[in-house]
Parts: sequence; structure tokens; C-alpha cells
Amino acid sequence: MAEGFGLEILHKDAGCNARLGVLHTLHGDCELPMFMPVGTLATVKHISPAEVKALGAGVILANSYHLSLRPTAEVVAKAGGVQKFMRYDGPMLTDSGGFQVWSLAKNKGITEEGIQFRSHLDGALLKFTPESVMDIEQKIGADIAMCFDECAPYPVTHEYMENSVARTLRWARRCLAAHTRKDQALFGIVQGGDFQDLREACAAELASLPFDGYSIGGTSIGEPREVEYRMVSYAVKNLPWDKPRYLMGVGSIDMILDGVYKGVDMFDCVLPTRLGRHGALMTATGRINIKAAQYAEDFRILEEGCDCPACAGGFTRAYLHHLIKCDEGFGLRLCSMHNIRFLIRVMEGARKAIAADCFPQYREETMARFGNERGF
RNA sequence: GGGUGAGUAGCGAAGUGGUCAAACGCAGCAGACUGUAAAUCUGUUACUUCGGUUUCGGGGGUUCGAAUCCCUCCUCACCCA
Repeated sequence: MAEGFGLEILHKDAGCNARLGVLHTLHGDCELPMFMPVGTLATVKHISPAEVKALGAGVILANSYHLSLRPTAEVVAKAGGVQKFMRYDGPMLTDSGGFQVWSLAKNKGITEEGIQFRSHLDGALLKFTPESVMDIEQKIGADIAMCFDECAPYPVTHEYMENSVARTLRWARRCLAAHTRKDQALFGIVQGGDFQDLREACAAELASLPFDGYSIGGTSIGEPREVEYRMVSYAVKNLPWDKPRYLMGVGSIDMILDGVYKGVDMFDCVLPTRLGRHGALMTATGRINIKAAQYAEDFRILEEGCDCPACAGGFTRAYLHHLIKCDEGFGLRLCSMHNIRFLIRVMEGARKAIAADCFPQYREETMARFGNERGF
């Protein structure tokens, strides 16, 4: 276990596997379950670190692939690590770049050694291996590093996935061997797609290895909703109860609440910030597309009762409509902050509900308010 | 007063005799976005009872057929007096 790192479970909901806990890190504690905003390039787009913290966020994500290209891991290391570099005093986590390889799928070439793919910036041929990624993540120096995995596409054959999972597991061992920083936690990543046997086996084998936490990967890459629910169930089953569980890349309300119900502690997603920038705002009664003409003269506050800087600041829908239509930076900021605050408030409600042993009910009531099964 | 050039859909701008209801860009309208190649992407934008109907400054003409050729008028820009 990494220095100063650990999960403390305070309470399990009586009606499901949802757990209330605290994640201890060298940069402070976080209440679980939690939503983690994504700051790929060492910034949550348009929002200062202090503002992110004020929204109630614990961990901020950064991406080792992106940072390794610019400004390079060496520069971040010279700055004293990503927290000092971006001046965030809370805990951080770096993703390994496994997801980017999936995202840049056209250019990939997977071998036992690693993955070759092309830079999205200049097309340069890059090669990531478990060892090179561990080197990058240790230089960047976040509190939590992620293993380098293969995020297989969906759908693939059982045979393909079996090979892919086996390789991801071999890479997980190599990541452990290459990871020497004692002040940085390392999480393993459960893959296996929609195959129950592979998900369960992958989780079981990772659980036997000395990781500080476990994450569920390979979801939200285009598969149907019911498949996504299944993947989480399969993966969670064999994960150790006393280690943090992290569902990667999930930010829609229904998936988050489903994950919490099953005992997942951590979620991250670009959804709130990206949707915000594009004018799709999350509210307790569903999604508001603020660009729509109907909001041009809607002088109501975005969401009554919301304590985000946009709503608490008294900014109207008409004003946000105007700002987003004009691509004004302030509009991107306000809308991003609103969505992040909204998701974090849902998590705060979840924690309260777990403490009161009524999370299943909370989940049902929250979903019912949205008017559609996905939330937004 | 004389000359030259130009007037095309909300705006800008292609098109110079048929395949033009008219490229493309912008604006508009609607939608998508899930470990951020993402302030991006997709669809749509004369009218229509979906059979068609009326458009390319106005009017008239040539032609089987005109945004495209001719006449005339209007407007704008520039040049010469």
C-alpha cells in the first residue's frame, strides 16, 4: 500500500452494496462515493483549481498521454509534480493513456511489448509500454496512477477479448514491477468486455496482486446500456471489499447511481464539462439545451436552488444562452461549473442516503425526476 | 454630364444557355457528446396539402429551355469631367 493512501469504509447501506467511505491520500481525504472532474491537460477546462475544489471535488484527473506530449513528463517533474505545476493542493489521479489508444484506434498496433500508435498532435509514431507509462506517471507524480491496459473495442469476439485480457493482466504485473514510487498508489484495471467469465477472472487475478485500488475499464465506449450495467456487475463481484473501486469514464447519472448501488466508490467523466461547454446543462429535472431558441428570453435562474456559481450568482438562462451562442469563455466556465456542481451534489446526496441506509430509494427518486432512463 | 464594374437565398460568395431550388462559408434551427484528437461533430435552413409552386435588383424580350444572352429602368462602387 502506498504511503498515506487507503480506504476507510464507514458504512454499508443496508439495502445494497453502496458504501460510504473516506479515501486517504497524501493530499487530503475525500468522501466516497465521489465524482472526479477530468483535467486532461492539468486543467479542468476553464476552471481554476481553487474553483474546482470549491465545487466540492476531491480528486482531479489528468492524463499521462496528453501531458507526456505537452509539456512532457520531464517538465512536469521539474515543476515538482503535477499538483505543484497546476497549483492544486488536493489529490490527483493520472490515467495511463490506455483509453487514448482506443480512441486513436485507427493508428494502433498492439504487440506483447506495448502499443504503437500515432500522436494526435503531429502524427508521430509513438510506442507506449507498461514500463514507459509507469515512468511517465511516476514523473507526473499524481497520488494515484493507473495501469497501462488495453481498452478493447466493443464488440469483439470472446477469443479476442480473452487474449486481450490475458495481455492486460501481464501488463498489470509489469506495471507493478516498474512502479517504484512509494508515495503513489497504483490501480489495476479490470477488462473483459461483456463476457462474464473474463470479467470475473480478470478481477479475481488483479485482486490477488498488490494494487492499492481497482478500476473497471472498457465501459461507455458505445455499448448498449444494459451491457454496461452487466459489465459493472461482473467486474465488481471479485474485487476486494477493502480496496477502492473506480468505474472509469462514467458520468451519466444512471450509470453512476447503478455503480454506487453495486459498491463502486469513484467515478470520473468529461461529460459534465464537455456538455457544459456545448450548452447542455444538467438539472434535477433533466437536460436543458441552453442554446435552444426558447431560452433567448428566459430570464429565470438556470436551476432554482442550485448553489453553483452560475445559479447562485443569479445568471439567467437568457444570459447563459447568449454567452454560449457567442462562444464566450465566461459562458463555458459557468456552464462547466454548473454541471460539475450538479454531479457532485448528486454524490453528496448519495452519501447522505447511504448513511441513512436508504440509497436504493435515493437512486430511484433521483432517476424518476429526470423523465428519461439515462438522466441526460 | 461621360465611362467602367457590380447587383444571386438572413449575410458573404460560387455559378456565365439545359444535369440550378442554385456549390461553399457564416449566421439561424435542431440534435449528439461518457478513463477530453472535442468552444467539437451531425442533421437542417425559399414555399408546399409533397403532386408541385414561385425564385437569382425591377420590367420587357430572344430561345424548346435563361441566374446565365439582348433591351430598358433602378441601386451601389470606382474612374473621368
